[in-house]
Amino acid sequence: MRRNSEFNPQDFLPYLLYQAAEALSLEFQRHYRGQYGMLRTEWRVLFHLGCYGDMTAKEICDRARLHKTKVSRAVAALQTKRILTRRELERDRRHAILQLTAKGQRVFAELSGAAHAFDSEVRASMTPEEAKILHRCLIRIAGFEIAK
Amino acid sequence: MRRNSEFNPQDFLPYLLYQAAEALSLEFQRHYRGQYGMLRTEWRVLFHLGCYGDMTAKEICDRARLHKTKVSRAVAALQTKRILTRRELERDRRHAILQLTAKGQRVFAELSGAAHAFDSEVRASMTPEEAKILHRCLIRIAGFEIAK
DNA sequence: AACTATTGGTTGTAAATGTAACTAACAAGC
DNA sequence: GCTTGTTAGTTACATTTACAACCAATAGTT
Repeated sequence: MRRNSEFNPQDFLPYLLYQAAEALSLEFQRHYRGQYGMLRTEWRVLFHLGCYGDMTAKEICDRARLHKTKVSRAVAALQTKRILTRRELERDRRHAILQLTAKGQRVFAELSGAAHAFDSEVRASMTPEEAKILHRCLIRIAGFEIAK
Repeated sequence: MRRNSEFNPQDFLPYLLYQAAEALSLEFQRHYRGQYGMLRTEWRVLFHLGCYGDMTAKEICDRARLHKTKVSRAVAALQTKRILTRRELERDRRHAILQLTAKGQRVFAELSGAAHAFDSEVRASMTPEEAKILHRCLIRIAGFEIAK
């Protein structure tokens, strides 16, 4: 069979996006995985709690676009790591507010610092104009424009 | 704990990229998953064989940046689906050239058409200038510039 | 109050993935 | 020829994820 030269995987946006996302994720991973033995989902939960403040698991699901089972297990793991605690609400005992412990806050400070540095480094490979357009396009593709 | 307002998950490139990639992947999935019961890795292998022509599993690993075990399993699955066949080389029996069957070529034609349409649709949400810059940035982030 | 529906969250199980160990074929040095 | 090394690919097993079923608490209806 011969090559179909008109179409290139690198021109297919889902594929290209995946490769780019994968490259960055793999690189940043070492910060939370290497240093703290955390999984990506755990880092995300920590990230959201740190950025937005205390909230319930449901809110994390919605904001981070994670399935509730993933969040449930990540929260359990972070709990045993003493990174967060859960406080049940009196008025509705189905909910529990998740909050970072002092340790959790330290870890978040550390990791969000690393994230910031990492982000700057990636952005350094493009002009401010490019960075702005890239951001705009990704926000649109991710479907974030309405939410935020 | 209070909100750390200086840093937003949506401004963290690995996260934003992941969400954008996920959004597109999930949407395009229905074409290969719904229609042909294929997994993403299988679609990728088919995609590469269709675009670049017959090659060995090793070449697919390198081009598609997939681990050899993933490719091995995808090839086995595509074989039982009668989408490709393997032809062992006389001169080195470790290698086997993978080639699409007639059915495989039909499926590829169908899916690459859908991919093309999908891609155009996504690009329609941006100006040609934006699309060009997005593409350039992603290629750079994915580390493709040297390879290609 | 009793009956159903909905919501927040957990648990069980199958499917998929990652990693390491393994096999088979070839290559190189002696 | 025999050992050692390398390469292509598979298999086995542990970890992670996806999906469905489940449970407990609340809300809504009668």
